[in-house]
Amino acid sequence: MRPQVIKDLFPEISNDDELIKELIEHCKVQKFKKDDVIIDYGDNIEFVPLVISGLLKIIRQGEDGKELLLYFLGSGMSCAASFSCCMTQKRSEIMAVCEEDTTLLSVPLFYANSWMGTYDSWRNFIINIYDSRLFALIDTIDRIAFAKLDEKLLHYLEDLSTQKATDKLSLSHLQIAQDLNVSRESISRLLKKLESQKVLQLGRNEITLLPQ
DNA sequence: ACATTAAGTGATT
DNA sequence: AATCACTTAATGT
Repeated sequence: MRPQVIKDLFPEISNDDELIKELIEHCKVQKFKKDDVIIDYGDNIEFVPLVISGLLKIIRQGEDGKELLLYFLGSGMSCAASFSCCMTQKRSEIMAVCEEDTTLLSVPLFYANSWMGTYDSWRNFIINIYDSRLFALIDTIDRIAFAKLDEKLLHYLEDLSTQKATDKLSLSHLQIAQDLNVSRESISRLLKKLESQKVLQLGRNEITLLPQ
């Protein structure tokens, strides 16, 4: 891992050469494939993942097996929930799944913790991560509580498209339905409607967002 | 060719 | 909007 890669992705700590040296020295680069489960429900977290490239999906799962999308984690981001787990020694309340092939920089719990005291830049970085994730969470709560399904669906697709940086999304209607916690049929019907409105184009396992 | 999975649809609640 | 039942279409083996 080259220092410059870290500097580019995490501007908050880019001036702290000392910290970056430590990051490279003590942290592991890990590569994952699409659909790999990085953190499972109930796991003990022993590292904090910094996303170098790719995309993670953070999901909350209910007892009945239903899942709910909390937010996406793109490159330059990190999972606030994993910090919580580290700090409080609790088991994971969430699940992290690779939405595409993903590279992580894994910060061992010990260092993530002790750097909070030794590096201002690290502490600020963590606080920023918390802030951004909390904001993302409030945003999704708003949508779950107040938005109509068609708005949720559109936002979901647009969000995913921005995060992945493509207009061509490879996913099934079932996937979307599970992320949004609704039935597959309603998604299919809504997508059909959006297609006729020329908002998008449907294919098998593929949705293409059309420029408006 | 057959099985499996994805998607479309109408009816019912 | 959910569930069900069923059809059609695409894909995998």
